[in-house]
Amino acid sequence: MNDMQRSLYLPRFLPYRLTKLSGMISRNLAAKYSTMFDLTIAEWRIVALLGSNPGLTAREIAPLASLDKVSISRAVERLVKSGRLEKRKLDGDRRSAALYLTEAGTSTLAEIIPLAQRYEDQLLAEFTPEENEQLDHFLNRLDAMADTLK
Amino acid sequence: MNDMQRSLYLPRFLPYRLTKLSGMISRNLAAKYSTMFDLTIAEWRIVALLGSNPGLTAREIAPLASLDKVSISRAVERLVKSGRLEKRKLDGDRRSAALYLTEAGTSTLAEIIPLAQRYEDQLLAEFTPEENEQLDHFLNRLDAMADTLK
DNA sequence: AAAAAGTAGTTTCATTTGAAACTTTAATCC
DNA sequence: GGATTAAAGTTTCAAATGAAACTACTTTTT
Repeated sequence: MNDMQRSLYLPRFLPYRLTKLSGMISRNLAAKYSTMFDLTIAEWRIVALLGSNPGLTAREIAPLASLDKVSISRAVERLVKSGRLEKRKLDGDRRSAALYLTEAGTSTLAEIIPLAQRYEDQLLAEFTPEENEQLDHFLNRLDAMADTLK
Repeated sequence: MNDMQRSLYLPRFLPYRLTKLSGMISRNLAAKYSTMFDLTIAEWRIVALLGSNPGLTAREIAPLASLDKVSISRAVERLVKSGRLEKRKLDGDRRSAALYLTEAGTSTLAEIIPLAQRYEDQLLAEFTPEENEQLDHFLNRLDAMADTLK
């Protein structure tokens, strides 16, 4: 007889678990970034990226930060207003601007990195180096697979 | 000399990776549920829960589905309107209602479960049973740790 | 047993989000 | 080289979200 599955146990359903986990983590971090630095997650990602890749344009940031261009436009606007980012229109293409952290932006980043790092370390505190590597590997594979599945 | 970290590599930052991964997966599933059944993720979760736990109230659903009461209220309203859910006010407490799938709701669930299961199977297609178990274990630990961290 | 405090679920309202339209500039076509 | 198509970012608008206020009830207190 055909053993059709008649129910699905939500707490073990991978998409649910991942959404719940990433939601908890994001809320934690968003609260930290917001209260301590008045930064959104999108802004934090952009600042982090520009820290190691100064001069990126909005278009280049999009895939690296997994943000759409509307979010980037708004985050950049806020970062410029708060004095942490500078737009330089010297790309050879006057539609886009190269983005750079200001002094203030650089110092914000320098303050956040240890906090972000510490949070990640706490999450992984009970993982051995081997487990950590295993997790890393699993996430890469899931990412690639999710990317494949339409 | 104090070796402060001056940059953070976003693609390897666990919170970013989890958000990205769960975002991809949720968008995939949301698109499926929405086009095939006109269901949101919240509605799907509620239907899935009621499939195995008929008679839950909104309050009881909240922690099980990781949904807030506003989302539940709205999802339940839509599910009742679409004829998939029934509210029975016989709790002894006239503020709350026990929720039950209708015939239509049950049959929707029966249609979705194989799709959801198949999607999960595809995500994990290249994981051996041992790896699958390892992943499961990792997610549980991360979940517990994230719960701990404020 | 009336008043006060608490709970379940809904509604309101202000904010966030993202798709689509738009503006400006650049590249390609004839 | 003028016309067409495309690209980078911005703005607009409508829908999704969620905190706070609200309604209807229930429990606790005195």
